[in-house]
Amino acid sequence: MSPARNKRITRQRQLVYDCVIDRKDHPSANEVFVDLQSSGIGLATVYRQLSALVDEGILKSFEHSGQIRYDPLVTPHAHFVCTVCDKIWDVDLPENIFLMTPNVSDVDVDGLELTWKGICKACK
Amino acid sequence: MSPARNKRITRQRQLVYDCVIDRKDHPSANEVFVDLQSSGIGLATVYRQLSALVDEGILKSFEHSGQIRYDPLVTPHAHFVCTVCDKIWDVDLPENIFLMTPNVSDVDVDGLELTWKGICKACK
DNA sequence: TTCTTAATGATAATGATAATCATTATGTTT
DNA sequence: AAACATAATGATTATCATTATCATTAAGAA
Repeated sequence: MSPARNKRITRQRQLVYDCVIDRKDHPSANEVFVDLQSSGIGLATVYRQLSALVDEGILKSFEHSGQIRYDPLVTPHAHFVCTVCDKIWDVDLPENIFLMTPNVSDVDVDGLELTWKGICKACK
Repeated sequence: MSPARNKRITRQRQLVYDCVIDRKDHPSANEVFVDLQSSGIGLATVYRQLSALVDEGILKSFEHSGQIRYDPLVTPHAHFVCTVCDKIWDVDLPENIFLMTPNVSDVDVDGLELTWKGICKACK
């Protein structure tokens, strides 16, 4: 939560951070904004703080259904998304997946994104 | 390439399909549109045909850098994206990855999306 | 050749995100 | 505690990708 040097801890930064932490469902910027309506925070500030928090490595982000979603879990993990209700779960990465480097010659691999798709318990 | 029943094979459908096949770089709708400028095709038609081809299982699509990219390779595979030049390569899925189902209880898994991130040969 | 209607192209509408800019407020320095 | 420098805010506009609308065109069947 503490920002980079020459950055300030504002009420809004705290609100945005707390909101993403409290929800466990990978909210979009607009969902955070709606949650914080009563605080009077501006939409632009929500967008700015979310991308600042990602730049600082405090949150992670990924694209889903045409929008950026924010994830407080920054350690390596995968996701499961239900193709019916569009909900997202955090799941473990397969054992030893980092040993299975892709077959492209002479590249430096420094991360991966893995998303399982299917139908969740509630939807079937 | 043959469309569903009650659908027609148009010149534009053929142009869009051929363009994605000929390019090997997972083009966006706008990149296809630019390629086909001289044919006089409309941007809306490019979007329509691309999503129709995906619906029919003739192309696959995925999101990258805020846009949808189209892939003529419909068999299961992964991608490697260079975080510097943003180019995308098709790569094999890790051996036996389909046996490594995610730890979510009572779900039906029917697909996955795996993207390796890193720096390509040319960029380093 | 005619006819039905799916597909097209031009354009407007939408939705997510980024940029602008005058104003506010944080953290530091007196 | 008052003053200061400037980072952050909020309102708004702009941008970009995509979708919707609708009059016109053209496949493919009759």
